[in-house]
Amino acid sequence: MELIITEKNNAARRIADILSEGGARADQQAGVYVYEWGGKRCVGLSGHVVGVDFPSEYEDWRDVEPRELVDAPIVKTATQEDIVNVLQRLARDADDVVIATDYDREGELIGKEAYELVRDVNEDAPVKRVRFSSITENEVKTAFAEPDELDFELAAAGEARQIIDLVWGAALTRFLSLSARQMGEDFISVGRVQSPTLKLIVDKEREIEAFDPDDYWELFADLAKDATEFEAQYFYLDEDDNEAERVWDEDAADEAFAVLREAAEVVVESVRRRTRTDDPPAPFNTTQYIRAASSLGYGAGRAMSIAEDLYTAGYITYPRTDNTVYPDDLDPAELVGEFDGNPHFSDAVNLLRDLEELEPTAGDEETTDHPPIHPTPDIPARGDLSEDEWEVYELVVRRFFATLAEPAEWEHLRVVAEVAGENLSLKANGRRLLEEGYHAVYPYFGTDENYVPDVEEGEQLEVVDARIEEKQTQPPRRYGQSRLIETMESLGIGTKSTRHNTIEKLYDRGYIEGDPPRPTRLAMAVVEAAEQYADLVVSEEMTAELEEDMTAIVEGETTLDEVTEESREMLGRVFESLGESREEIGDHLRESLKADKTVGPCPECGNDLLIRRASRGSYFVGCDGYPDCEFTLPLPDSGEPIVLDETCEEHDLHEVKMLDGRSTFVHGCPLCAEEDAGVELVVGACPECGEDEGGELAVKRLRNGNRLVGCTRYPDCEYSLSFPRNGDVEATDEICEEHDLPELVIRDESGEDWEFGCPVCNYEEYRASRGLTELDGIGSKTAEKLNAVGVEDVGDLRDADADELADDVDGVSADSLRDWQAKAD
DNA sequence: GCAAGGTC
Repeated sequence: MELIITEKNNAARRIADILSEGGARADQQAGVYVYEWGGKRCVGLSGHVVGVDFPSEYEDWRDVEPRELVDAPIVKTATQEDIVNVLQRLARDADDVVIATDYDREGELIGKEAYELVRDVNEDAPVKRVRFSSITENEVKTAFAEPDELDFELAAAGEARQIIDLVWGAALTRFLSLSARQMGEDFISVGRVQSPTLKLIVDKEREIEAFDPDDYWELFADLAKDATEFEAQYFYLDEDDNEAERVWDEDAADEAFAVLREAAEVVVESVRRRTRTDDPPAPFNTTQYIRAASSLGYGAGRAMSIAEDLYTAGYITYPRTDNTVYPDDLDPAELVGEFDGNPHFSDAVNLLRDLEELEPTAGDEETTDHPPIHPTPDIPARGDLSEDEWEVYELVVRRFFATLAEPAEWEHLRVVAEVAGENLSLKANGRRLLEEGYHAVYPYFGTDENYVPDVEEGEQLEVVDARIEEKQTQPPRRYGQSRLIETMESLGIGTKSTRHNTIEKLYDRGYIEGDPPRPTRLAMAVVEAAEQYADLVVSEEMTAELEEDMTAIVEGETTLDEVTEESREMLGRVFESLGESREEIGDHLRESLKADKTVGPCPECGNDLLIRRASRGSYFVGCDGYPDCEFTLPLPDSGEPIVLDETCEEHDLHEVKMLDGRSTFVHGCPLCAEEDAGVELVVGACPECGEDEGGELAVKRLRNGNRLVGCTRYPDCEYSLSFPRNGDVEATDEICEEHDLPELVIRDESGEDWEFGCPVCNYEEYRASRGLTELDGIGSKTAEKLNAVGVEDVGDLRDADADELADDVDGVSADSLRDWQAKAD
């Protein structure tokens, strides 16, 4: 029995199909597909099925000094146990084994991992390696006809990367997290790829912060030939004889404008016509695909997830590839022919069919991993895909068509004119599309024309209008996600499969916010700490040096052990300098974490107002002086708040923005938002200040759309109750005896009435009925124990005697019960 | 609770 091992199930199925001429039978073992035919079995892994880690005695962050990780042993453990088990069961019966993982470095390592799992249970069976760049009949059959050997050096290079990434990443991550006492889900991470990526963003922010704008002026004129007008711009030659449009001196600008405004006519000095060829784009690799999808409005993660779905459904080729050159096996004419008669692409197919030959473009990057992304002959119907999927599918199809289409041709027309007798020149640049070329099948690039009429040298043109515009130089632009991914690729950091995940990781860690991403104070502090003590880990040099070492391993010039040992020594030296500064680094990180959450001074007590998280997951603004100061302000129910740089002049508080996907909006100064509340209905006297100050209780609509019942004397009186967001409110004649307030009715959109009752009673009932697990600090296990002794909701907990209850419930102290009771109040 | 790299 021969066992064939591939990197993923999809590849296993297709290879089995090719080698068996369609005769393979699929069978599932423990959820793992195995394909079997004529004495052969084929199984797909799921990428790496084993991973490197530290032995379990290094697990506890508090027990182990981070520097101990530098020289800690490394173990390999199964991360996909089902697959490992099935693989080893099959390997026992195998007479020979063929490794058919992807044709790149990581594929070689995955292949070697499979080899070791096989050897654990079968010492004798010969193990071969086959390599192919695309799963086509021709390539696969050729590869299997002449199998090769595993490249252990290449796999060792990959292992060196794994070990160095783990040791540096884990040791430094633990060090920073412990120094700032940020444990649990809020740990502070660093790594060879994420940290240089973060530094790109931080460096750009530093440039923006340091940017000092300059004023300049630009002059424009509308010129007319006969009845047609076009715009021309003033220019001059600077001291280096370069053409310049920006005038940096106001007097000089005014002087030029005075001349231009008085001029009735200009004389054409020169006319230059040029045609320019606009070549069709190269085939899609992952990065260029992400870039194109981003111009359609898809973020990098979303673009990859859609591509993954289209790939899994069989409509496009593998979406993770570096390659921009189609393989020889691809017959473009045949693939175009598959789209013949398809109503969505008939324009493009007809156009391509008229060409004499279909010679595809090729990009600079030619690799062995996978073909560039292109459609397969399996074409979906419009109804098979969602809106988004279809938009992306069409992009991939049209990109494929574009790589086969003709170049476009533009005519550029440049006209220079002068004001007679004055040293003042104007220029106009026109462009006109002569040949549409590939744009006809690929409408994603702009083809805007700029019309400038035919004029001749010496011709006089009327000056219809003259304008001067005052402008300022702009700070550099932030990286958008796709430009960040392109930059990472050009610096060699991350891989085609991971770059978009790395960006998501930076969001998850609280390092960046918004789109385009902006760094938080925490991110600034992490990068600063790393720059000072572990410069290598925030530099793209770490990857560059690692790549050199890996190449040396492949060439046999050095070994895995030498490379990892040297790297450990280097990290050891980093820890020597870190040791003394632990407190200082921790303080700086903690200050920055707090700065990210600080809204401004509390109007009650002057302490900082902070963004805080309520026990139910929503956010609010609360005072750092709590519990001495209980001042709070509400925030909208949904989304993640971020503190903006802009402050409110009246209250000196930062504005807050709520990030909630497409419904992201600026909430503004939280105190203004509260004061701007519109009164929908006055209910009665405020229970808190009504008697003394005459405050009234009202249903108020806040600027963020939420509603509450609060005192009209706010902010002098802060009495407030939560209230449903939707529905018209009316007061009834029924009066609550306890609170002397009318019972309310809420009418929702469907016209249904909801007898809400007295707002105070309703709120108290609601508070009491909340589940125990909704209180911060009560887990489901503890809640179960409390339920068992009759404490079922927050109200029960509030009314209980903490000491008695502590005696009744195992493992819960009276102190923590009192904490929870305070929260319940 | 750690990295980066596969894959889903």
